[in-house]
This record gives sequence, C-alpha cells and structure tokens, in this order.
Amino acid sequence: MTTRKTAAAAKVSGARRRVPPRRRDAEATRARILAAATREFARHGLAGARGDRVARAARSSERMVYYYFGSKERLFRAVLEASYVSLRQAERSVHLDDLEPAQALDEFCRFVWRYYLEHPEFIGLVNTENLHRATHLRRSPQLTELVAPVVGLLQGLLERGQRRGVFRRGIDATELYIAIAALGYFYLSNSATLSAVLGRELRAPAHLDEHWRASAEMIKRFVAL
Amino acid sequence: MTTRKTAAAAKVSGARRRVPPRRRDAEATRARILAAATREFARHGLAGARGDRVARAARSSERMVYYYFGSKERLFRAVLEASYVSLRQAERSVHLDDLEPAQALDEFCRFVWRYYLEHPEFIGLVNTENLHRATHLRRSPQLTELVAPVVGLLQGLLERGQRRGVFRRGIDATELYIAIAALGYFYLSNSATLSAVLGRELRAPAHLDEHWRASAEMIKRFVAL
Amino acid sequence: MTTRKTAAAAKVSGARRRVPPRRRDAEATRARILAAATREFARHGLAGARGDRVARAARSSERMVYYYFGSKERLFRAVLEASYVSLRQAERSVHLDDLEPAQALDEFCRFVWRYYLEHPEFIGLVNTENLHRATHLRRSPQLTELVAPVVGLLQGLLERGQRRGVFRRGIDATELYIAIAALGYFYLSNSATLSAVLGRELRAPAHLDEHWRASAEMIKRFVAL
Amino acid sequence: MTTRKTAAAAKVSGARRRVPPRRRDAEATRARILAAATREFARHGLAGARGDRVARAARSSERMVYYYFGSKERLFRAVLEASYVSLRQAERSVHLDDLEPAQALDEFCRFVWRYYLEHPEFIGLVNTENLHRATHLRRSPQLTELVAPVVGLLQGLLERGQRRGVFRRGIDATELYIAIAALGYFYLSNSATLSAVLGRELRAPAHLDEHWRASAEMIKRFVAL
DNA sequence: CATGAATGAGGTTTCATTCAT
DNA sequence: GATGAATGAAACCTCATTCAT
Repeated sequence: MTTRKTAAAAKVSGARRRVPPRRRDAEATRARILAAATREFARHGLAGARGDRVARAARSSERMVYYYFGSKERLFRAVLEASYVSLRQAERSVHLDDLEPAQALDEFCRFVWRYYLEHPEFIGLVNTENLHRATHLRRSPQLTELVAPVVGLLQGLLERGQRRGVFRRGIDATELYIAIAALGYFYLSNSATLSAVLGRELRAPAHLDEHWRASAEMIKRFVAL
Repeated sequence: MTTRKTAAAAKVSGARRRVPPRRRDAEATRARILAAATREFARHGLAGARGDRVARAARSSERMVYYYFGSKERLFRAVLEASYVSLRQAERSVHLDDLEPAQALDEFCRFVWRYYLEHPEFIGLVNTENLHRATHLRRSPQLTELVAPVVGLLQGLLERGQRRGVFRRGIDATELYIAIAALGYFYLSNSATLSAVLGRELRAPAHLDEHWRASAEMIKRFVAL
Repeated sequence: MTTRKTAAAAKVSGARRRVPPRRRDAEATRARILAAATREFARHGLAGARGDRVARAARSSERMVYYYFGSKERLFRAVLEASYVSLRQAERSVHLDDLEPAQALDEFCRFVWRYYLEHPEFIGLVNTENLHRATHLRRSPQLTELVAPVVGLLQGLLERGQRRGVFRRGIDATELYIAIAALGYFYLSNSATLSAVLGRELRAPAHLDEHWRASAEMIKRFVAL
Repeated sequence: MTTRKTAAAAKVSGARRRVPPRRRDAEATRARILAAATREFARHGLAGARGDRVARAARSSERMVYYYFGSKERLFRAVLEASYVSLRQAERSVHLDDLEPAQALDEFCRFVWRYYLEHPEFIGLVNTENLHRATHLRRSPQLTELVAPVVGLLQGLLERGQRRGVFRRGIDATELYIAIAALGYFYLSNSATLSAVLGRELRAPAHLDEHWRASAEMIKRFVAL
C-alpha cells in the first residue's frame, strides 16, 4: 500500500539539479494539487481521501500538500471554495434577459442540468460537505462569495413572466431553484443506487435525455398559469 | 473490562435482576450493534465511521462487532441491507387502491416525504453508498429483496388515473418515482449546504412545510391533463 | 549488503561505542531494522515474529519498519533476500582452484559447515521459508541473484578430480552439494530435538567436532574411486 | 440426544463406573482434533496455526479443542508426542536381525527415507519444535517414551558387521544415525527452497529416486572397510 | 523554497481463551 | 458433557502530520 518504500531509492537518482524556484512552478504545483484534491475528495469523501493519492495524482509529494495547504481540512476547504467559485462563475455566464421568460427558464434548467452532468466532482464535494453539515462552508471567510446570486436571477425572471402573463403568481423563487436543482442533482448523485434498485441504467444516454425532458416539462408546468 | 456498567447501577438500586443488556442475548446484542452502526455510518460515512464509537453506542465491545459482522465493510453492508428492507416494509404498508387517483398520488408523495424526513439515517447511508458507486448494494445476495416494487404501484396508479381521465398519458412511472424522490431527498440531504448558500434555514418547520406543498403541487401538475 | 555477519562485523569494527542512532540516516536506520528483523524472523518464524520486538531491537519504531518495508511479509522477503545474497557473497570468496581436488572438496565442506555454524539465523530463515513452501523466494524479483552458482563450482571440481583419477565418475554435482549441505544443516537445525531424543548434547564442542570429521569422511569416501 | 439417557440409566443402575455416553464419540472427536491439529501445526508452525482451522478440519468446534486439550501449547505437545510415539512404533516394526549386515543397513536407510517421505507432517512438526528449541519435547512427561531406541539397534548392527568383517571399526552409531536421517530429512524438509535455488524440481519422482540411491551409496561407503 | 526522514496516535482486525448456561 | 456467547490483549498497519536540513 505504501509508496514510501521508494523513499530511499530516490536518493540514488541524486543528480536532480537544484530546481530553480520559478514562481510559475509554485503556482502550477499548487494548482495541480488543488485539482487532484478536488477529484480525490469528490471520489472518496473527506475521511476517505488519501494524502498520498493526492500527491501522486498531482505529480508532487505529500509534503508539498502540507506546504501549500497546511492540513487536510484546509485543503478540503480550499477545494470546496474553489468549486463553488467555479459554479458562480459559470452562473454569471448565463444570460437570460434577452429571451422570452418561458424560454429563459428552460435555458436555465438546461444550464443547471448540464453543469451537474459535466461536473460530477461538484456533486461529490457537496454531498461530502452535507455529511459534515456544511461546517467548512460556514467557516469559510469567502462565504459571501459562495452564496448563490442565482435566486435573484430567477426571481427577476419570474416577475418578468408574471408581468407578461405567462407564469402564474405565488411561486417562491428559492423553491423554484431548489426544485430545478433537485431534479438534476438527485438523478445524477443517486444514479448508482437507483440503477441497482430500479433495474434501469440511469446513466445510459437515452435515459439521461428522457430525464432531462421530464424535468424540463415538470418545471414548465409548475410555473404555468 | 466490561463495558456494561449496569452492574454498578444494579448494585446501587439494589435491584435483584438487571434489565437492559441481557448478558447472553445474541439477537439483542446484534440488533444493538446494527442500530448503532446505522447511525454511525449515516453520520460519518464508511471511511469516517469508527468502530469504537459503534461499540460504545451499542453498549457492547469492538470485539463483538467483529464477532457478529466480521469486518467494517460487512457491517456496512448489513446496515445498508437492513435499511432498504425497512424502506420496502414501509412501502408495503402504503395502500393506495381505495383512493381516488389524484388523492392516491398525493398520499404517495406524502409517504415518501415523511419517510425521508423521519429517516435521516437512510439518506446518509444512501449517499455513502452512492459515493461507493453502489458496490455494496450490487454485491448483496439480498439485492432482489431490496429492489423497489414501488414503481409497479405507481404504474398501476397512473393507468388507473389515465383510464379515469384525470392523468395525462405518456408519463413514465420510473421517472415519476424519481421526481417524487428527488424533490424530497435533495431538499433534506442538501439542507445544510443549501441553507448556507441560499441564506434560508431550510430545516425550519415553515420552510419544510412550504417545500412539501410546492413539491406536491409540482407532481400534481406534472400528471395533470 | 552488510547484513551478513552482523554480530561479528559489529564487534570487529571496534566497540562502535554507544552509537546514538543518528537521527537522520536513512541507510543506517534501514540497515538496523533489517538486521533486527533477520534475528527476529530466524528466532520466531514469520508468524511468530513481532513487529514491536523488531522495532525495539533496531532502536527504531514500529512505524519506521513500515516506512521502509511496507509490510511484515515484505520485510521478511527483504530479510530472506539479503540472507541469500550474503551467502552467495561468502561462496564467491571460496577459491578452490589452487588446491588439489581432494583437498579442495574438503575445504568446500569446511566452508559450508562453518557457514551454517556461524550463521544460525540463516538456518532459521530457510526453515521458515520452507514452511511457506518458498513462496517468498519464488516471488522475489531478485531470484536469479539468489540462485546457487556453487553447483557449477562443484561440477568443475568433480571433473578436475575425475581427470586426475582421484574421484570416481558418475557423481551428480547437485546431489553432492545437497549431501554436503544436508550433513551440516540438519545437524545444526535439528540439534535441539536430536539432543533431547538421542540423549547427547550435540552442541558440545567435542560433538560438533566429531560430526564435522564424520561428515568430511563421508563425503571423501563418497567421491573416492 | 439419546445418548444422555444411557448416562442417566447407568447412574441409576448403580453406576459402577462413570461411563460417558458413548466413549467412542468422545474418543473419536478427540482423535479427529488431534489429527487436524497435526496437519495444522505441521503446515503453519506453532505461531501460525489457527484454532478455528483445526476445529473446522476436525468437524468440531473451537470450544471442543479447548475442552479436550486446554490450550494451544498443550495441544501442540500432544501432537508432538503422538508423532514421536508413531515414529517409535514404526521403528519397532523394523526387523534387521535376519538380514546380512550390509543389507540390513540398507534396509534401515530405506525405512528412514520412506518414513520421512510418507510423513511430511512429522518433518513440519520437528522443524517447529526445533524453532522452539525443543522446549515442548523436554517438558514432556513422556519424554523417555519418545527417546530413540534406534541407535541401539544400529549399534548392534555395526558390531555384527564389524565381527563379520564387512564394516570398518571406529564408527559412532549416533553419528551414523544422524547421517542417515540428515540425508533424507534435509532433502525433503528443504525441497522447496532448494528447488527454487538449484533450479531442479527435487520432488520429481526421478530426482527423489536418484537421491535415495546416492544416499544409500553414501552410507554404504561410509561403513565399508 | 523544497524535501527526505521521521512519528504519535489511533485505526481495523485477529488471537487465544473464558464465561455461563 | 457440551456449546454459543463473549472478551482482553495485542497484533498489524495507516493516517495525518512534523522535524530538520
């Protein structure tokens, strides 16, 4: 199990000329570690994540992980923060103002679904953070940056649709957001157990597509008059 | 060293017979361990679960855990199986045949929501099992017992509603089941991170209730003509 | 590899006065662990060996044993390999070409006997490895290095003697080697039980000497015309 | 169990002796355990032997092992004693007096070789006991029964041969016995490591036979004039 | 800045054995 | 007499982390 066996062997290859401390390298190393840790935490959770796997995947050393991030938990927090920041960035790129309300909502649903589909590590990390009752998220000094401004977007969209008479009134934007997220997130997060228990391969393209259509239909009907 | 300090308690109270952990009751010991392990795995995941905590919570010893379950992983599998069996048992108690289709569907949604609400450990276990890509579930010899027969129930319900002209056609029962599950499960499973990020205390009774109503409405509209 | 003659070598190199285990000398630490493990496995076998005893004897920690060797079994393999390598090295120091065939053979027998006598740990390790049906030896990537080239030496010796008309023909070099080894190895390996059962203290110098003489005589007569 | 009735009946009927139900069963169980333990200790050594494997192989329970033998060490002693007793019994069946001295010696060698060949467990047990420096053998109250009377046999044979002028004088019977044993025992005990290291499959019938012939020849030449 | 060496603490698991009926 | 339940102690091994250059 231990890779450390090679510890002594490394000495042999001693030439390894004095690495010039190029700051680029430092940034790059840090980034590689963060990326590797993201995958590791997403795949194995916080307790199941292994420092040596992170180090190996980052083509660095365990020592460097501590050098840059201090502790496992701080590394996890960094990973989590970076993941939420990425999500917020992606959300910022969604522009719904130019579209018809109904179409804009459909677009938004599509964006959420796509994001989850293309970022399985996000789902893994968020599940892990929920296992820990969001302690890392709440302790994060960056918390405000991680807060979803997207509900405001939806709120605006709802109002626009209501004014135009295409959406009904009395819909809570937060609830709408949760519903959109739930339909996509749950399907993908739980695809393994659901596939086993429902006897249907949920990850098969056809079923992914079917689910997307059903979800979009559900949201559309939810806001309809 | 006996973990059972009840001996002392008995002395103090002068009681003739000691009651709770009957020293030689295999079934009871096993059950206590399983119950304790269920909570431990649900709270901390597979990797994060600790054998000594399970032992203490079960008023038994770590040794006994291995006596009855052999390994941490086998214990987890036993816990998972028992949890799914419990769910199936609960599902069997739901009788929808005597109700109007619309009301029956509402009843079913309520059952699912209640089950998740009252069995947070089930959500924790299922999330953990998904982290492990359902390996334990798939390896379980009892797998067939764990399979959801509930989709069949929904299928019947849908057909009944369609015949009566209260449900629209073209709805996939599996998709309907997933949607119902998703709306409840995601809300509760992710309440910690969502609360932090949306700035709303999702576990507050008022919001729980609001979510239930919104979910029921969504399902109702989904099947409506 | 310096494991060979550890005890002797340490003595010779002059009272190594209170070596404060140099805190950061990887090679030295590794070597101390290997030496300690050699004694431990030789004395107690693989299953009977204890990690903490190895650590203590090596003035190191159990943790370090795993740091350098990964597992008990890998440690055993390292020990076994080092022991065979030491034997091969010693064999390489035997030069028989300058001697008369009969005398050379006698010299070789003496070497073998002496080696077993002075390396009781080798006998212990080899017995343990035989208990395990040579699984570690066969799995060793170094296996070829461990293979005895000594049979070739004997083969040459036999041919030389035959040409000179002092050894008879039809003697298999491998069988000759086994016989020489058997007479020494068995006596020393089994001295404890044999002493108990034959009522003779086989380890007494007089008897050791007597056995050496009888063995040499037997080999001499075996190859004689 | 109906056997219990017999016990009760016996008591009632005046109970001459404490007759355990059917002595056969108790005896048989004990014997099965002893046989299973013999294999287990021979295969895995004392430290490596596992109580549950013994129990399973004996189609009994671990509890019964303790019931009959008290402890692992006592079980080992019982196994060792029984094995030596068996050897002595076998030795008693060898009759050499009617044969020519040279032929008798050959016969004896054959017996020893055969015994080792057909009783691999004996070799395993004796090696284990040597690892433990014969502590169990020496502590055995039966020790005298285990002592080899076979040296006396050889001594007589040597004298007979010497009187007839077919064996040389000055041969120590104990040394002769050890040599005979060594040649067979070592070959079989070390066949695994030797095969790996010599590159010859020592257990192949042809090589077994070759070894037997070489050994017999060696002994014959050793005693020859 | 970077890294090989080191480690305390604690994790899971196994072992031989005893308890209590 | 026989057996299922139970267990203390310690085994092997891993983990996250720090030391010392």
